Amino acid sequence: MSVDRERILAEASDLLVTEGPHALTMRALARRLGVTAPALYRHFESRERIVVDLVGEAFDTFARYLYRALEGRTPAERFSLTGRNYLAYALEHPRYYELLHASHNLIGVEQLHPEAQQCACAVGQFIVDRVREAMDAGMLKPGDPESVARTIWAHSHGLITIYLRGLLRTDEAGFRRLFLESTWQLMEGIAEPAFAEAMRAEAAAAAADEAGAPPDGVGRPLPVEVGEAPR
Amino acid sequence: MSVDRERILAEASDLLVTEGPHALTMRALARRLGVTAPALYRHFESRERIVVDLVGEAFDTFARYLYRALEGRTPAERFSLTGRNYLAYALEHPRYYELLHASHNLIGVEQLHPEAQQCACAVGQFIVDRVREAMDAGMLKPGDPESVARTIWAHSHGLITIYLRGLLRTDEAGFRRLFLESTWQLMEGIAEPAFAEAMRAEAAAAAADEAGAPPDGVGRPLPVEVGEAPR
DNA sequence: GGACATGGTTAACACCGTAAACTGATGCCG
DNA sequence: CGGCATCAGTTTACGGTGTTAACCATGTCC
Repeated sequence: MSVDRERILAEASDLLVTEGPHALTMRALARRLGVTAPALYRHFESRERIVVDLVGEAFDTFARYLYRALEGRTPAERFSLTGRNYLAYALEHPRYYELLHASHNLIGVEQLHPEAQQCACAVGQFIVDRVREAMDAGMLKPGDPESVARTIWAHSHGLITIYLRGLLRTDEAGFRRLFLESTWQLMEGIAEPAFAEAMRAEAAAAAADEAGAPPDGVGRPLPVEVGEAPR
Repeated sequence: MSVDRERILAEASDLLVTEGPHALTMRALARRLGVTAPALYRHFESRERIVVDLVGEAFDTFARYLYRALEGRTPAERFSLTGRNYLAYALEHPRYYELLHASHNLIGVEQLHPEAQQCACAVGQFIVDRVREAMDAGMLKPGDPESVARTIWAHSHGLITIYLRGLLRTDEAGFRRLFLESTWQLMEGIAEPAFAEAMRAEAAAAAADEAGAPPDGVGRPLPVEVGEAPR
């Protein structure tokens, strides 16, 4: 019954998701592992370090969600899948999504940790790449890919955080519709008219058979790889 | 040297802004007031209550920022001022802006407090009203005002939080430019072409004389009305 | 066998929010 | 005026937090 980093992180992850951030205390964590609190300091220098590593895992999973978009065969498909998978991650792992963006508040740390910051940059780069690709394919209006990617990212992120804060009085299904609708409004401005029209149709179709099978290519939920995942 | 609610909130506000949320402890707060911690419970039932009231003040100031937009003489002006003042608040009171959206994390409370939630709704309604007005004036494309307002709100909010997290490698001046540019991209989709063109010109002008006087009508920074403000 | 690293223990420190009991002043009422 | 409640502060204390120090058992290598 060794208590390695892996198992600690797994239990911490579970604690975080099931009981919330404030329940993630060293003593509670140790109790779950059948050990006393100071033992944890053999594996992690501090509680903050645990949270930071958790954030790292959350970012990795996030990245895996996005990377699945590369299974799309056309730039348009990959672009669209990126958006879908972004939303999928946020809705399937809301606590982690919040953790990604609130970590410094939760820990009392001023800045996002450098490695998390770097990971965020990688995610940002991925979106930029999909935007550039879509521009080159004539699907988005020409422009600065970084700037357009930022706009898209900000819009999606903003909408999601507002929803997760409970400020949108709607359930998840309603939010998915709303998200699509809002994204379409944005696309109207940055996409070429032909594609914007296609998106509008797609959105309408999705709204129609919302109770049907999930849109293909989105894939099944991925677990947060932190111990209890396939070993 | 009475220690009324007003003074407590004022000192708590200062502590929050200067030292960060984690520094806002009952003992530290009491020390600043030349008093011991339990004395604070004569005026506030709990620390959480203090934070909630602080959030309330932050929301009030936020609302005052937005309401200044009503000084605009045309719907277009009021619409534009709303966006500017939103940004002004976020940049002049970043800690409060974060507090507005992170309060439940900071306190370990699951949901935003009802009154704060209601205040958030009022702010939302204000934006919806400006959007409706702009639509009626033929400045925005016709559509559902609530939906369009949400899109605008999400975009602004997302961009700002990303910036405040330090994920955009730029300073404040750079961010202001970037914010305008991004907003313009969004407007391209939801505004009527004539107005989008006007905004583009405005953005270009603003970028040109960025070191000049602030655009008229935005007004001077407002203090957070919490004690040290004019009594 | 002895040195040494490893991973756990217990005890303790300083801090946290908060409750209970007590103290001193202040004002009101018979 | 005496008595008494009320208010605003105190001291003390409890159970919680992250973290450290000192100690102890185990296994591994020279």
